[in-house]
Order: sequence, then structure tokens, then C-alpha cells
Amino acid sequence: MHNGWIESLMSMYCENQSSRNSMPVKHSLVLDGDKGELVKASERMGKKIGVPETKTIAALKSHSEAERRRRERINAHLVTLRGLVPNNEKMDKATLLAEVICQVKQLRAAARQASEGLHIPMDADEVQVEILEHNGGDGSLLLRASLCCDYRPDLLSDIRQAINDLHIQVLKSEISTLGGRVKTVFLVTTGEGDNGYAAQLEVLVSSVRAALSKILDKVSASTEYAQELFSPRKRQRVS
Amino acid sequence: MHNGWIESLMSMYCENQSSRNSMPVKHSLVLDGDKGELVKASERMGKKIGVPETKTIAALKSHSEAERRRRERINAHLVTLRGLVPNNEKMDKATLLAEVICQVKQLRAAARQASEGLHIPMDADEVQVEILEHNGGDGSLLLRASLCCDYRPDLLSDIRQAINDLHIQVLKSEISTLGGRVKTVFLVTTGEGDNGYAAQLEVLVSSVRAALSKILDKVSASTEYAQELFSPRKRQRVS
DNA sequence: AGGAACACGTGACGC
DNA sequence: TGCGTCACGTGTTCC
Repeated sequence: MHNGWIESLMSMYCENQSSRNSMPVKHSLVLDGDKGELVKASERMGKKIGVPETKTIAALKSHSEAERRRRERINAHLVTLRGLVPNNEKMDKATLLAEVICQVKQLRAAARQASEGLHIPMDADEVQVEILEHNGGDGSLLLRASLCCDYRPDLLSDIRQAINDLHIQVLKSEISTLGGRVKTVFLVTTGEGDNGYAAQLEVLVSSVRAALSKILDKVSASTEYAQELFSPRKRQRVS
Repeated sequence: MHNGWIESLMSMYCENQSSRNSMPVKHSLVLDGDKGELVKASERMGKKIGVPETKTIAALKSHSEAERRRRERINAHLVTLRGLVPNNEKMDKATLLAEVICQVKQLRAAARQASEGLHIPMDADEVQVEILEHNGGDGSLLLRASLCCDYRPDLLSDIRQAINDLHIQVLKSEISTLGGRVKTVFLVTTGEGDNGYAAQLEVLVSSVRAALSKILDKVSASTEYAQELFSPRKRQRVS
């Protein structure tokens, strides 16, 4: 520990106290290249140092204290940021900043995408999943999934259940109904911090598609007959 | 600049080089309190230093170089973050981190809210604006605005125009239609970096309400008569 | 040992 | 001038 020597000097040369002897004292010097000999740094800057000027010492002390306060502010904000990223502990200071950058980019892209697009339900049943953004660099992944079918009471809860099972995060869900038909559009991304899924891109896409298709089939299986009997509207399946 | 003295020593005592030039050379020493005299720091740690050991010098050099690389990594990420916050330049390093924290909090809260809620249009026209979140600390501000009225072709474009004029950011827009009636629900927040608006909270709320009400009135003024004549459904106004 | 990561004090620069 | 911020080299600790 090379800390606290300024305090020692302060106590030695300033007002208070008796014990001005035999404290372990350190001081940094410079090897002057011009003259080729060791001199005190302050001496090289043109100061007289017969008695160490208390003003300079005090200034140096306040300087280091200010610098410590600055460090504490920055580090406090860094720990706050650690609390905002998924894998908070055991992370390099630089890696932490990189993770924060990734998060901000993803969230901003999501917010940008979340404010556009409108769709109306068509007569044909359909489920489609497309990749809107896939930045391999930061693992950003944005999917647009839509399901169009007839309305039934438990449709929404089925969809919600499917979303939960998929462990994905829904950035935006849009539902439009038109004459008993309903089209739901989702903007989804992988759960926070699940950047590992970026590699399993196709797996995620196909699983989302499968989940929505299952919902579609459930509609058909349970109500197709009755539906066809009472309102024989033409219907076609699109994968 | 007190940089480069290690390189000078390296060139003095090591094999390579010619063109190392007359740089001012410094060295940090310690004032040993135990013996009361100046010694080299390495000497105090139990080393012999008759000829400055090239190994120690080299280690010190690589150490400072590694530290410089580390600093460069961190600072590079910091400049990247500067590009992601609104007022990028002329910002304190600590203040920058605070701003990033604020951004992340807002975006996360927005993303969380953007994935819940569903509404169906009622028979009564209505426009309502409510405050979902208003964290005075970081200026986080989240509003839920909804408009319910009859459908008309230019309704959506009118709404979009109003949103643009208000300079707000739409996190989520939900539209549900039911039998010619349409209800649109918006989750909005102040534009990025417009934290100054947090103080003008009521102003924002009332302006949003006014904008939506104007859309409602436009519907009534232009089509009320015809609407009433052809399909005299009962209608009531709710502010 | 030997690199990686952190906190510290210090010189320099700007207001 | 004094105060705040930055980059630098260094001491220290952990693996």
C-alpha cells in the first residue's frame, strides 16, 4: 500500500501535532533526462523546496481526493449498470460496457419497429414468420409472426400460452378483427440475454411457426365441422 | 508528458535500436521511511539493482502497455455509447454513464409495458389519456391513450398525423375493430432525450387528449348527419 | 511466474 | 488562481 503518505506529510508540516517523527513516508521523484540526475518533481518545475510548502502539499491532497470522488461516481454508475444487464456479476468492466451497448441497440431497434405497421385480417387462414433483423454481431434478433384465423373465445389465451412456452419476448402485439376474422401480428425477440439463441435462429423460427400452426389446427379440429355447416365460407390453408 | 521513459531505458539496456531520441526520462521512487533515504521502489521490495535488470524493465513495459490497451477498450466503448445517447458531445464521463442508465431504464420499462393489454371497442365514443408511469427521478414517462369511434377511411392517417405533430414516441399501438367500430390504444412516451418534458407532464397529457378529441370531432362533424340518418344507433360522448 | 483487471496518485489541460 | 476531468504509469491482487 502506497496510500496515505500525503496525509502523513500534512500532519508533519501543518498545524496540529506532536508526533512528527519516524512515520513511513513516500515520495515520487523523476529521473531528469535533460540533466541526467534525480531531482524532485516539484524542483524541476521551478519551485524552491527548502521546507515542503504546505500549500503545494494541501493542493496535492485535495487533488487526489477529488480524483477519488470522480472514480467513485463513475464506479457507482457502473455497478448500477451491472444491475441492468442480464449476467450482472463476474463481468469485465469493458465487457459490461459492451453488453450495455448491445442492450441499448436492441431496445432502440425494438422501440423503432414497435411504432409502425398495420394489417387487416384476410379470408385465408395463414401463419407466417419472417426475420426482420438479425445482426450477427450483437446477436440482435427481431421476428415478425402473424396468425390469421376465425375468432374463438380462447384464441387469445392459447396464443399467450404459446408465447410463454417459447420463452420469447413480445415487443408488440397487434390485433385486428374484421367480421369474425382476426389477425394477430407479433414483433418478438429472444429473451433478454439469451444471445446464445442467435445461433439457433432457424430453430427458433420453426418452433414459433409450429406453435402458431398448432393453434390454427386446434381451431380447425374443434369447430371445422360446425363452422362449415352453418357458414360455408371458403377457406384455404397456407403454411 | 511523462510518457516513454521505459522505452528509453529499454533502448539503453536492451538489444534493439537506433533511433530512440532524447526523450525526457522520469522515474518514480519512494522515500523509504524506515531507513530515511531515497531508494528505488524495486529495491525496497528486495531486489538488487546494480544494473537495471532488463527483465524487470521489460515486465514493467508490458504492464503499462497492457493497461493502455485496457483503457483503450473501455474508452472505445464509451465513445460508442456517446453515439447512442441524444446529447452525445461535451458530456462528462460519469454523466454519460448516468444518461445511459436513464435510457436503459426507460427502454426496458417501455418494452415491458409493450407486451400486455387488449381492448375491444365499445358503442360509446371516448378518448382517454392516463399516466401509467412517471418516475420523477429519471424522467421516465409512460402514457396510455385510447380513442374509440366509428371507422372511417382516413382515421388512421389522421391519428398518425396527430402523433407526428405531438412529437411523442409510440411504443405500442393496438387497433381492434368490431362491427364498424374501432378502438385504438397507444402506449406513448416522450421522445428520446426530451426529459425536459417530464416537468410539463400535464401539458403533454392535455395536448394528447386535445389531439384525439379533435379527431373525434372531425368524425362527428363530417358524417354525423348521414350517419344518424342511415343508421341511427345511439351514441354518447365521454371525455 | 506472468497476464488480466482494478484502484490509486499524479501531470497536464481547460475553465 | 483553484477546481474538475482525463490519461498515464504503477502497485496490488487473483488466477
